[in-house]
Amino acid sequence: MILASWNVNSLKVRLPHVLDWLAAQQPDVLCLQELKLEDKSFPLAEIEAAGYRAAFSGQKTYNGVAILSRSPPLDVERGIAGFEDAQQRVISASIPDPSEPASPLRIVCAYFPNGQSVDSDKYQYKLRWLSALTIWLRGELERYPRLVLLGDYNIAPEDRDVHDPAAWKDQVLCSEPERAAFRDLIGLGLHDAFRRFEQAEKSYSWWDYRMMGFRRNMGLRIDHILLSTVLVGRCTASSIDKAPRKLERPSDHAPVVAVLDERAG
DNA sequence: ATGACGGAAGTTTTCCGA
Repeated sequence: MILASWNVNSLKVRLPHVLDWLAAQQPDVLCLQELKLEDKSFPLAEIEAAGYRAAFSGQKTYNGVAILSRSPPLDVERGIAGFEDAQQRVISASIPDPSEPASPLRIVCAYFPNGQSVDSDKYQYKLRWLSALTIWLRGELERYPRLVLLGDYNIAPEDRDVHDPAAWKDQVLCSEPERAAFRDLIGLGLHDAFRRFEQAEKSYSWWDYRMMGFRRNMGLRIDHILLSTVLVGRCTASSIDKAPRKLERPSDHAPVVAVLDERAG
């Protein structure tokens, strides 16, 4: 099974990229963030014509998340239970797992707050949001042990995930409280798929549009796929696909991918 | 020190992202 996540920075603009990528990569699940459109504008017909079903939670201008999958997303839930939030940042759904017909995968697609800067109100909201997410996920992992958390975390977990750690030290996306929150997620029994495998140095999933950030590889690894303990042993590969970042009018993020062996284990 | 680039709203300039 191929599971993937991609912050598309406007699904309206990036729909051709998404359709091309689905056709080329044939993922079983693709989580999208930053749709930047209302549900009434979601391009459901085009996505279904490509052979995918979708669950989505959007809003005007900002945020918005979706789960695309070959089989219909089941038991769809929106948001973080117990955390009131007008911003559409989380959607969850169950997807059949060929290895365990009685026990589907629980897919959680999340667009973590950016935080803007460590001295802003948005940063405080980010920390509150992270705390609520972690508390909620502890319960979700009990309900759904076969859980995958995919999305734009807006956190670079370690210095090796940052092109210039000195410049980013203590800045938003890299600050110690954010990294501690990421470690708290790991502490729930989640595992970073990408770091299960040997990777090239300076592997990133986002590059600034400005100053030729991509060509100079001035990036951050902030998009992640975390697998619960019962799933991680089946993960056979994880990668970042930089190809869509090279197209005309790209998103500033690249898709991240994890492959799960379909045998039980 | 600031802005760069890109998207959206919506009218010309602002907010936001990371």
